[in-house]
Amino acid sequence: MTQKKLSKFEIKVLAKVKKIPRGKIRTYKEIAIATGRPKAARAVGNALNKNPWAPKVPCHRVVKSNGEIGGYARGAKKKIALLKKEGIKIKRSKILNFNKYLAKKNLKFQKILE
DNA sequence: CTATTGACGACAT
DNA sequence: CATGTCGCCAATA
Repeated sequence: MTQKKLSKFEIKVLAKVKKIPRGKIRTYKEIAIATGRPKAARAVGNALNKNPWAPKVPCHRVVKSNGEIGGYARGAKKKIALLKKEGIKIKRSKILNFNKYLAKKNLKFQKILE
């Protein structure tokens, strides 16, 4: 299936993810908010799963909002390995100091992360 | 158009 | 803290 054009939504998502600097992470939710659909975290993950520009986008830097790693097209283990390699500390599939990586804005449920 | 699905989120128990 | 349930969104069949 030659898909030359991507949906507007996918373009946005991939663009955001592509900008994530090395050693930093973002949540699906944050990306969803950045794309203008705060509740479309699922759709964000969906877009990344298709992963049109595979190596161009650091998809492994996108994680769940509860501190878990989430999924990865090539296996969650691979994702964890990559993150650790970038200096992210992970314990039992959970990100340590996860709170620290979050944008301090719009986190009303930050208490669950303490 | 409807139904199904999926790298998710939030809340209840 | 673990599990279950519902909700939300976009892509695909």
